[in-house]
Amino acid sequence: MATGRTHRPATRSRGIPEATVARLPLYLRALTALSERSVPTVSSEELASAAGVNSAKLRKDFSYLGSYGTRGVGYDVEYLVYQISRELGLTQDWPVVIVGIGNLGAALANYGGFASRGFRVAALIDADPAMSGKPVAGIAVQHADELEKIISDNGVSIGVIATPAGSAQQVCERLVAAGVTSILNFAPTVLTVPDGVDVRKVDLSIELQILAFHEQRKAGEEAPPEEETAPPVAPPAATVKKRTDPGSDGDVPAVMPA
Amino acid sequence: MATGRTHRPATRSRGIPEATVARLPLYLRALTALSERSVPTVSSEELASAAGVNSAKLRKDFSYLGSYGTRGVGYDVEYLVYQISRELGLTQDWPVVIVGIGNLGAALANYGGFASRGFRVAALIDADPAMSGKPVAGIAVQHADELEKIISDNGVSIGVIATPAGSAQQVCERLVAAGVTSILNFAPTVLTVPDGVDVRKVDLSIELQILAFHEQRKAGEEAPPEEETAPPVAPPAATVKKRTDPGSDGDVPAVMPA
DNA sequence: CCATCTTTGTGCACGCGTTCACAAAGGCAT
DNA sequence: ATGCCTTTGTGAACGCGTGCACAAAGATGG
Ligand SMILES: NC(=O)c1ccc[n+]([C@@H]2O[C@H](COP(=O)([O-])OP(=O)(O)OC[C@H]3O[C@@H](n4cnc5c(N)ncnc54)[C@H](O)[C@@H]3O)[C@@H](O)[C@H]2O)c1
Ligand SMILES: NC(=O)c1ccc[n+]([C@@H]2O[C@H](COP(=O)([O-])OP(=O)(O)OC[C@H]3O[C@@H](n4cnc5c(N)ncnc54)[C@H](O)[C@@H]3O)[C@@H](O)[C@H]2O)c1
Repeated sequence: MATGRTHRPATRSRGIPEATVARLPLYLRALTALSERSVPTVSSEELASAAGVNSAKLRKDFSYLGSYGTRGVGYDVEYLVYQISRELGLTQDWPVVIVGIGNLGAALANYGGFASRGFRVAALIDADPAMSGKPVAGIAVQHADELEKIISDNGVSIGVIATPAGSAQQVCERLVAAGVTSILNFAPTVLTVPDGVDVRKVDLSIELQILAFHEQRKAGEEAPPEEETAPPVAPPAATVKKRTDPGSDGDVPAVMPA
Repeated sequence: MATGRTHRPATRSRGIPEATVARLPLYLRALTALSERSVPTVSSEELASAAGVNSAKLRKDFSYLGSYGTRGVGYDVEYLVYQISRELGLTQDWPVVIVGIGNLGAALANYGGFASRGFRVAALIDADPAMSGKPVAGIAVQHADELEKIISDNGVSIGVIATPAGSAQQVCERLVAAGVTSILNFAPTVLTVPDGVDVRKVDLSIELQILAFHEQRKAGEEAPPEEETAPPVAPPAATVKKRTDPGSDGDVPAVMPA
C-alpha cells in the first residue's frame, strides 16, 4: 500500500471496515469495465479475479454493503455499480483543488481519470507569481493568495498538495483553516492535522524503498555470502555496543544472517 | 494507503513484518532530517513523533532489526540511518527504468527525490517514435523496442510503469521477461505477474475515492435526512430484491441508515 | 411442483499488527 | 561505588482482517 491513513483510531466507519473501503474502488473499476462491455451479471469468482482479490474476501466485502447479488446467478453489474458508487459518495460531485502546479501538479491536472469519477478540478493554485493566469490543462492557475476565497466560493472539501515538502505543512494548515477536511499529500512529509481531517499520502520514494527491500532479499537468498562495502559509520554512541543477536558482532555486520 | 502489494501470501520476509518494512522509509526520512541538523541522538518518543507514529510501535519495529539504541539515552542518529539503509538495501545502487514518458512519466523523471536515495534512472522508455531521442530531465528517451536490451545491459531489476492502462499488462510482461522482478505501477489496472515478482501500485483515483467515502460520511453525520437524486438504475435482476437490512426497502435506498 | 445445481452470504478460526505496561539496562550525579 | 532517573526492549492481551468451508437461497429444467 502505497497508501496510509494518518492518525484517527481506525474507527470502522458506519460498520464498513477500512480495508473494505479501500477495495471498493477496485471493484468499481472492474465493474465499470464489465458494464462498458454490456455484461449483465457477474459471479463473485469472476469479479474477484478481475479485481485481483480472493472471491471470499469480495463476498464478505459486499456483505457489509447489503445483500445485493442473487444466489445461483451472481451480481447485477449495473445495480452493483450504482450501489458502490453511492456508498463511496460518487453520486455527487467533489470539487478538488490542486496546490503546487509544478511537474507533478501539472501532470495531475492533465490527468483524465480525475474527472471520470465525479472529481472536478475546481482550481489550480501556485505561489509562484509567474504561474498566475497561465493555463494548465485548460484551467488558469490562480495565486496562492486566493486560496481561502477559492475554497470557500466553491465549497471545496478535498485538497491535493503537490508543493515541495517544505511548504506542505503550511499549505495544509491554510487548506484546513479554509474548510478542507480531506487531503491527498504528494509531498514527502508527515502532515499534522486536527481531528476530523483525513490525510492520505502518496510517496514514490517510499514505494521504491519497499521494493528495494524485497529486491535485496531475493538477491540475498541465492547468493548468501557476499562482501559488504566498508562500514560508513561508527558504532553506537559511547560504550561499544554488544549486539543481542548472535553471529554478527556489533560493528561491521554481515550482509544478512540468511 | 495508497499502496498495496499484489498477491504473495504475506510471507514475513526474514522475520521483519511487512508493516514494519513499510514504515522504515518513514523513520529513515525523519532520521536523515535529524542528521542534517547534526542531532547526535534521538529518543523513540521524539523520533516517533517526527515520523507520525506511536513510540511503542517504533520501538517494536526497531526491535526486529536488532538491539540498536541505548537505554536511558535513545538512538544514535547516524548509526541508525546506516542500519535502516542497509536493511532496506539502500547501500547499493538500484538502476530503474521508467516506461511511458507522458505527463506523469516526465514528472517522475524530473523528480529529484528519485536519485536522492540510491535510485538511479537508467533509462526512459516510450513507444512513441516522436519521443525517441528527445531529452527529458537530461536523459534521452529511448524507444520501446530497446526495452529488453536496456534492462539486460544495465542489470535493471526495478521498473516503473507510467503508460496508459491498456498497455500496462503488456509492458509488464516484457519487463518481467527481460529480468525485472519489482514493478511500481501507476496505471489503473491490476497487473498479473508470476511468483517472485513484486508489484506495488499507486492509484490517485483510488485515493480520492477513499477520501470521498469519508467525506460523505462526515457530511452525512451532521445532516442526516437528505433527499437522494432519482434512482439511476433498475432494481436487481429478475425478481424484486428483498433487502435483508431493515429500514430501506429495496429500490430507492435512503441516503444512510445513520 | 419437485429435484438439482449453482452461487451467495456468513460463522468460525487463525494469524498479523497494534498497544499497553513494565522489568531490565544503562547513564549520571553524588 | 551506589542509587536514581530515563528510556529501551518485549511479553502479553486485544482487535482487525483474511480465508475456509458450508448451509441456505434461488434459478432452472423436467
Ligand atoms: N515529480 C514527481 O514525480 C514527484 C513524485 C513524488 C513526489 N513528489 C513530490 O511532489 C512535490 C512536487 O513535486 P514537483 O516535482 O512537481 O516539484 P516542483 O518544484 O516542480 O513544483 C512545486 C510547485 O509548488 C509551488 N509552490 C511552492 N510553494 C508553494 C506554496 N506555499 N503554495 C503554493 N504553491 C507552492 C512552486 O511554485 C512549484 O510550482 C514535491 O514535494 C515532491 O517531493 C514529486
Ligand atoms: N497524470 C497523472 O497524474 C496520473 C495520475 C494517476 C495515474 N495516472 C496514470 O498513469 C499513466 C500515464 O498517465 P499520463 O497522464 O502520463 O498519460 P500520457 O498519455 O500523457 O502518457 C502515456 C505515455 O505512454 C506512452 N506509451 C503508450 N503505450 C506504450 C507502450 N506500450 N510502451 C511504452 N510507452 C507507451 C505514450 O507514448 C505516452 O507518452 C496512465 O495509465 C494514467 O492513468 C496518471
